[in-house]
This record gives sequence, C-alpha cells and structure tokens, in this order.
Amino acid sequence: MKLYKNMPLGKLCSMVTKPYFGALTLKTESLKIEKNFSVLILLEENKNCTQQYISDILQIDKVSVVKIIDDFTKKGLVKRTQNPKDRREYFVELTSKAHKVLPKIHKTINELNDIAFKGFTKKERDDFSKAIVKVYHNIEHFPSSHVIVYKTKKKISKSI
Amino acid sequence: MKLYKNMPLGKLCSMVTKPYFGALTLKTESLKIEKNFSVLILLEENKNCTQQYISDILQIDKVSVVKIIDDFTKKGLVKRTQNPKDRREYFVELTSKAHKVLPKIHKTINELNDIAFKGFTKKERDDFSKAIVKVYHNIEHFPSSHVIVYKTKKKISKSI
DNA sequence: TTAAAATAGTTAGCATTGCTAACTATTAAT
DNA sequence: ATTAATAGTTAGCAATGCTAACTATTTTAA
Repeated sequence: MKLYKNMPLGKLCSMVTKPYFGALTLKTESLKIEKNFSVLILLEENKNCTQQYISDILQIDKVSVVKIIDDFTKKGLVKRTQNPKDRREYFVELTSKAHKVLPKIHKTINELNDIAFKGFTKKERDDFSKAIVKVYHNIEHFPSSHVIVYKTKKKISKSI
Repeated sequence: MKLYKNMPLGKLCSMVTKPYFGALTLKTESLKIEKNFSVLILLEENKNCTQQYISDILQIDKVSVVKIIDDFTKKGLVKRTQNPKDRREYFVELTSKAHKVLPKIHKTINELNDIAFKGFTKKERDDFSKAIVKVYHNIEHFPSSHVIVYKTKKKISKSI
C-alpha cells in the first residue's frame, strides 16, 4: 500500500499490535486472563524461569514483571518458588490451572494468525514469522532514546 | 528462533516497535520532534488531511490526534486551516519548517531500516514490508476487546 | 576473609498514554 | 424544520512504563 510506504517500520508494527491484542483479549474473555499471554507461553516452554529471565526475553522491564507475576499469582495461574541454590531468585512456575487453559490460548492465537495471514502461502507465512524475529534481533540492542530522569522537573537526555 | 515460535504475532510486533522508536527518537533528538513522525509523513504525502483522516489512516484515536496536532502547532511544524466547504473540518498542513526537517527524518528512517533489515536481500525486505501491510489490512477491523466503561467504578465489557 | 560491587526482586511514585464522556459547531437527512 | 450525524474539542480517569530507592543475597577482588 502506497500510503504506508515511507512510514517508520515501528509504526507498521504498532498498527498490527493494537487490533491483534484487542481481538486476542476479546476471544479469551472467558478465561479472565486479559493480557500478558506471552509470559504464560514462555513459562510453558521453559523450566526455571526467573523474573529477570522473563524480563530479558520478553523485553518487559523488571518492575512490570513483578506486577504481572503478582497478577497471575492472584489469578491462580503461577506460583513463585525460591531457588535454593541462589536465594535472590524466584522460579516462576505454571499451576495446573494454567496448564489447563493454555491449549485454549494456543488455539485462539492460531485462529487469529490464520486470519492475519489470510492470502499468504504457507511459505510466505513462515518467511514472515522468521523475518520479524530476525528484525527484532537486528535492533534489540539499539541504543535507546533519551530517558526522562524524574525528580529534576526537567527532561534530561541520557543514553541507556 | 524457537523461543518466539508460539508467541502471539502482536507480541513479536511490539518487541520490534519499542527499540525501533527508542532509536528513532534518539537519532532525531536535535530536531526536537520526539514522536509521531508518522503523522508528519502522512501530511507530507497527502493534501487536505483532516484530523479525522489522520485518525482513520494511522489508527490514532481522534482525541489523541488533537493533542498531537496541538503539539506540532506549538513546535511550528503544522497549521490548521478551516475547510470553507465544510466548516466542521480543519485541514492540517505542514509548515516550511516541517518541509525542511522531513528529509532528515526520511534519512534517519532509512538508516534504521537498513540496520533492521541487515542480512535481508532486497527482495526479502520488500516482501516483508508488503507482508506487514497485508497483515494489518487483514486484521484492522477485528472486533476489538472489551472497553472499560468509566464512571461505573466497575469494568463493564462492551463490544465495539 | 571481608569489604565492596553486583544481582534479583520489591515498593512507591510520577509522567505519559489512551481511552470515555460530554460538549460545541456545523452539516446532512427525513 | 427538526433530528441525526460528523469534526473537533475539553476534562478527567485508569493503565502503563518508567525512575529512584530500597532489601536480601551472592560474587568479586583487595
């Protein structure tokens, strides 16, 4: 589409993100999970995830991870277990309730993806999925923009 | 990457969005524009854009568009002109200052895209760009998730 | 071996974002 | 001519994403 030809890549991505998550939340409404499905999926596929690991892999800042795990704990989907080998760490593990709902989540994601990739061949779809992960790895360590330093009443630029 | 194989497509997109915009803001810091570059690019390519049109094309709610155009007006990048044929509407037009900085914005976006697409052939890159727009059009009209109805002190689900 | 630095996790708090609701002005529809 | 619809605006709130500052624990290096 000519309209989007010169748009920043990030804008195109964010334009996909919004309706996708809107629909995902709607279609999984009965599960009362609402958001952060990616965390559950990560936990399903990896034993002994710490909050720091979740933060690193999913690019969610560690303060937000605390809130997400608190929320999931309240919802009975995960529990924290202190690592006896390093007692600073807590392993986050799925409960049986979470294991019970995950197939429904995967099914919903597959349905949404089928719609998102309508008109794509199997190869085009695979290529796209591989490509977006490749793009992510190409830019994940971009020096990031100025961070607002609070308490100064003035924005101060700082590289991170 | 196996790690992201089962992730929702929206998550992969949002993982690209964040570092991309962080870097874009950083690299254009001297321009003091900071965000919403997509609006400037849209205005550059289309005469007689109304705020409603911007809202529709870029999927930004109309209240946010007001704030963005206010901000750009303050920064001297755009001006509003009432449409004499329909005085409810305001055309948003770029100033000469905006036209002066846009080449720098395009250059920066091209540089970022070159990094984002490192290791891609020209064809792979074009295919990806076309594909993401296609995905967007496949899902842009997804029925969206429950909207929080305020003033009730209680979340109420409502289809939109 | 012990003092300093680093790491995992947490809490508090604030700016920003993205939305609803309610409004004005204007135009279109019946 | 009334009613409905549309473009834009303002106010205000919840949710988000971050910083700063903290505790507890482990690693490091003098």
